[in-house]
Amino acid sequence: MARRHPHALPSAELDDRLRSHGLRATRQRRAVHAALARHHDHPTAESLHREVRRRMPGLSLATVYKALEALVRAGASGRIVHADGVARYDARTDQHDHRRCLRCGRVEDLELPHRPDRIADIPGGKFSITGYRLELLGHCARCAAAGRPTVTQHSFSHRGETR
Amino acid sequence: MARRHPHALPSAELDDRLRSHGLRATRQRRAVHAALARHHDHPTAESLHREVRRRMPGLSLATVYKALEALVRAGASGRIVHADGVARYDARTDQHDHRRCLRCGRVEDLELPHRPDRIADIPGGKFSITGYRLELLGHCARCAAAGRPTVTQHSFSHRGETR
DNA sequence: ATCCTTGCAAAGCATTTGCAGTCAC
DNA sequence: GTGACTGCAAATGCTTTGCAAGGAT
Repeated sequence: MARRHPHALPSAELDDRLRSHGLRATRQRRAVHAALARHHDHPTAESLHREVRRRMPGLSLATVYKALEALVRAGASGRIVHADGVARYDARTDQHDHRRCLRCGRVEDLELPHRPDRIADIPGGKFSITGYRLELLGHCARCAAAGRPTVTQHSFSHRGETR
Repeated sequence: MARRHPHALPSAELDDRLRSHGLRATRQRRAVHAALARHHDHPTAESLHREVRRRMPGLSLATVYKALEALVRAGASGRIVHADGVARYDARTDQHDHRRCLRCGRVEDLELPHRPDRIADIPGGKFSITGYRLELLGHCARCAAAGRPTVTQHSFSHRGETR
């Protein structure tokens, strides 16, 4: 959670993006988006709440949820849901993939060269393909070293996802 | 939900599979697995409960959840979680992909030729890749025809997933 | 006989909602 | 000024859990 994410929507554009979707640019939404843009992993609503509340003490968890919903609707954030049933958010607005460790459950962004042409080649039948989602599964270096057991091996999910 | 799924674990092997995982082969678990194997889509615990209860009236929803957990642990079923936050199950045990309609949210199995070699080529860095999950997004014929609005466009998820 | 599993009801927990006050426009 | 947003608390809904009775090995 260091420097701003290079693929996040620039703060300067956030307000317009919200307004163009009929949503208002509030202090809370800007703060949540800014916090999100500092993460390269995928924080939960609660961890964002903890983080943003340090500088904005009155901020309620419900407002964070509402802010995230607004950001997602405005296309300023994506949403994925992990194996534990908790929604996680992502300030990236470009198409990208993920890699998930089957031991610790951590999901990280992945820089892969995209090949929409390959996707277009896939026989869709009567289904018109507009995009795809790819997630690599495996073990991260930390877990492999620790000999940690595989926990989520038999489980996947997509709850309220946005990409 | 017609004939048995060709990729589901054969009923004859279910008991052994459960036992080899330290789990017991019960009437309820067999019934839940049999119902699951009749589906090519991804039923929820509740819909399986409704279905199985017709022939087994005393069956409780809690037991269906526990049975599904046992099946997943034994590797006799997979679990995915949709955009609505509800877990769905799948009797397929082989690697396969999915296609999700961004309008109605329906997720269907997809028969794609798999290329583990391609996956192996992906630079994993310190991350050892053991598998992947691919989901195509788009619009199904029914929704395209109905002009139904895109609902889940901005959302993805993986809650308690098993594949 | 042991101890896992069932069924019921109660609890858990992430997320949503209702509403009065406040703020963005 | 108007309507959307915030914050609080209560509600919602899926899923899990505790426990006594029943069933698998």
